[in-house]
Amino acid sequence: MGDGHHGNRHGRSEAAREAVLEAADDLLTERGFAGVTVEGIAARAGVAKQTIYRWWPSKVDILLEALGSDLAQHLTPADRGPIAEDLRAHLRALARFLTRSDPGTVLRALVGQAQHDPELAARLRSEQLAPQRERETERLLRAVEAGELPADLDPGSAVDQLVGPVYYRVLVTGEAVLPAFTDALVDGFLRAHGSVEKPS
Amino acid sequence: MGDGHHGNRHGRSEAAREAVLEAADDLLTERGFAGVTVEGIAARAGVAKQTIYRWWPSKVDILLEALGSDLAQHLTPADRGPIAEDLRAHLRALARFLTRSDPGTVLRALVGQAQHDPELAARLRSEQLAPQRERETERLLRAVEAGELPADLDPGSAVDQLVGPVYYRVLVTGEAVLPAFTDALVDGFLRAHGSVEKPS
Amino acid sequence: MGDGHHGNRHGRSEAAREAVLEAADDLLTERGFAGVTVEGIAARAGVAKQTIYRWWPSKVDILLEALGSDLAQHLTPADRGPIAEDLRAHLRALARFLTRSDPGTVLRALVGQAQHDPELAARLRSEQLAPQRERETERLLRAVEAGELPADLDPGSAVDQLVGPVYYRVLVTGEAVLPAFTDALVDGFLRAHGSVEKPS
Amino acid sequence: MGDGHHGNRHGRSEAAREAVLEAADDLLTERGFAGVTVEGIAARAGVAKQTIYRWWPSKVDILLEALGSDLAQHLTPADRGPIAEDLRAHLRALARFLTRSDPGTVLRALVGQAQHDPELAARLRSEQLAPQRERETERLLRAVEAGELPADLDPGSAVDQLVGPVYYRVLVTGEAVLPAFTDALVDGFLRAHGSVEKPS
DNA sequence: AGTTAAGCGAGACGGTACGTCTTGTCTTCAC
DNA sequence: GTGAAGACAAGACGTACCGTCTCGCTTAACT
Repeated sequence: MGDGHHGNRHGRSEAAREAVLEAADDLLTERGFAGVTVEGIAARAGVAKQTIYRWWPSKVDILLEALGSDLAQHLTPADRGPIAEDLRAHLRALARFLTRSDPGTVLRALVGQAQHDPELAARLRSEQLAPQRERETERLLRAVEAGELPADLDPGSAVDQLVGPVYYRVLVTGEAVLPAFTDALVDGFLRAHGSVEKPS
Repeated sequence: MGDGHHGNRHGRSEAAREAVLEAADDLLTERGFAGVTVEGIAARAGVAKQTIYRWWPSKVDILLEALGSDLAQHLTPADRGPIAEDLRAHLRALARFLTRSDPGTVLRALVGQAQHDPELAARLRSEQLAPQRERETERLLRAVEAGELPADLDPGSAVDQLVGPVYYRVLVTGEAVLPAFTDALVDGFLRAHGSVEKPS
Repeated sequence: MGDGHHGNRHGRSEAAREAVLEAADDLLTERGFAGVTVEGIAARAGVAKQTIYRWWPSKVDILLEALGSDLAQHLTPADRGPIAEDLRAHLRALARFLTRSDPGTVLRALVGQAQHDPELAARLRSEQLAPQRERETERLLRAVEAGELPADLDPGSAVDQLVGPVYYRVLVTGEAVLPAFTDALVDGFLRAHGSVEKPS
Repeated sequence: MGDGHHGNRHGRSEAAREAVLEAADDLLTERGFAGVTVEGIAARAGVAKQTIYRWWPSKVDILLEALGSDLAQHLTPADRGPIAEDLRAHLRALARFLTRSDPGTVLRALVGQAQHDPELAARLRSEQLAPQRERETERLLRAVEAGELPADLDPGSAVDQLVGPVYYRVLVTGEAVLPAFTDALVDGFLRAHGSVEKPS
């Protein structure tokens, strides 16, 4: 905070808000989810606990807000070339995002916590995962319109077949998700759905 | 406990062990992961906290032990008919296990917690998930031997393509996992790998 | 607590402080020293354990504070008549205080615990016993000034000779301390120091 | 224990008994009363807890037994010279015993604990303090018979007047108990009771 | 000589209290 | 009227001892 004001009648402090979000993010990457406590965030952000409780119902809401629009920024599928290439690029980006980026760490932690917390699960899905899924089905629908994929394709199932194995490896098996793996996923998907494109 | 002994040279009390595992399981399904406390387990199991700490390093270890061999019991893929039918049955069983069974609830909670706890992740994978994966790759390899699947199949990737979307729906999107979905997964998989069997 | 505030910038809650002291006192008289536990005090006072640990290093500090100024209130020697009468009254009051009053019970418990705890012993002496001794020597010095006692009297030893046997009976032998006994103590003391007053 | 037997039908092991008493004594002098735990005694004595509980109801019983006949050995008043000299020697010995000897430490701890434990108080008095008092009154009675003290002397009160101030200093004020103090006690006592001996 | 039974070391057991930690609420004061 | 400070009630944490118990070994006394 530093030179920031200490309370005023202008409404909430943007400086405090950002300090909290950053502190939460830092604590998560440095000490893991258990190290993210409201007390710790307040201390690191130089903010009173009450300020946190005033604006966020719980610490997961802070992380949700910290996640922000990172998914849209990092994971909007390209629409630049043939569907095969765009999908390969998207799955590679997804794998990289989930395993190596800071917001990916936040997302993994939230998905993990969502297994214990149905309310968080609902918010996470409606605010972050559903829009992301929308971006992905949209790209597939455009490929259908372009005649690259069959007209009777179920885009929901299709997305699951593509991203599901990536999430599975990240969340469950912990195995590395290499380009060879994601590329093979795309190839298998296209082969199964009789793509006119030849897989590499 | 009742007639059970209260400590002796034989080592640990089997009655206490079972009471703890059952109490942990009950608390998880009744109150969720946050409701599983060592204090609560001890109280419900009629066991001293020290007895719990003597044998389990943490509460997740209790859940891990409570999971026991449930995966092997519920999720060993059948080898009774053509690979298509066995896979369809297996994915249906997996979906049912994850979404509706008590041990499935435990597994989901542990996978969730594993996102915050690398040590638990490692144990969960080596003790439960790797053997399960082994059972699944084995079934695929037998299909390869039987000529039902191509000889150059990568069984690891194949398993990911099959079960990955199921876990994804359960853990991430929360969408229902109906037989139609899992059957379609199997069909797509077989189509992609040029199975000689005709999908239904 | 009831309508009391729950923490604020003024510092500690006076209501909590008093509830703790009273609970400790009650527990001591009802269940004895072993029945005085931080847990029990907290429960009875309707106070969080942390609040107790914030302000008192240990349970004996609570009792020490509960003792407060009871000694000064109950055991300040009168200066109303001849030294013989004042001393007789004082020793009778001391015996009554030690054996039959609530703060006397607290003092006995603390003196007992002080045998196991040098730090408590030091605090008990400096905060309670030394001032009490001061009050007693002062009365003797006034008697010296009044010519009732010899000028070369060692007031420290004199106090020990008077109150020592009373404490001894209370703490060690457990024998009753009747007025006849304390009166005889005063008589012996005055006779030994050649008082001009005639003992009764 | 070493070469000691491990149970037989001769009855209890003397080696175990002595090891327990010594361990208790050591722990008391080394770590204070709070450091005397049944667990700790068992560990240091190389003895099973059950062996302790078989023979002693509680840890204070161990200390009581450890005290043994130390009082009789150290604190039997001499009967060698004039009462004045014997009393002076006795009070000096008492002061030394209480403040500087190991059994004195045990006695102080027990008297302290007796303030919290009426049952211990009763046993301590009947087994140790009453006999000791008996030894002291006896010496006074012999002085009465020898004409050194008046025939109407109340020996109980007299003992209290002599030893009370010593215990008081040791247990309550913690002040040093020097020979000058105890000698003055004897002198005052003899002067008050019209001794034919001239005080020094 | 084999059996019996008591005392033993060992240590797990159900408990209680410890002192610490974090949560989410509340109150006050500075700005 | 926000925000920093921080006390509060609540309650779980993991530890230390308590006193009880069961066990298998050792050993003398009694078949």
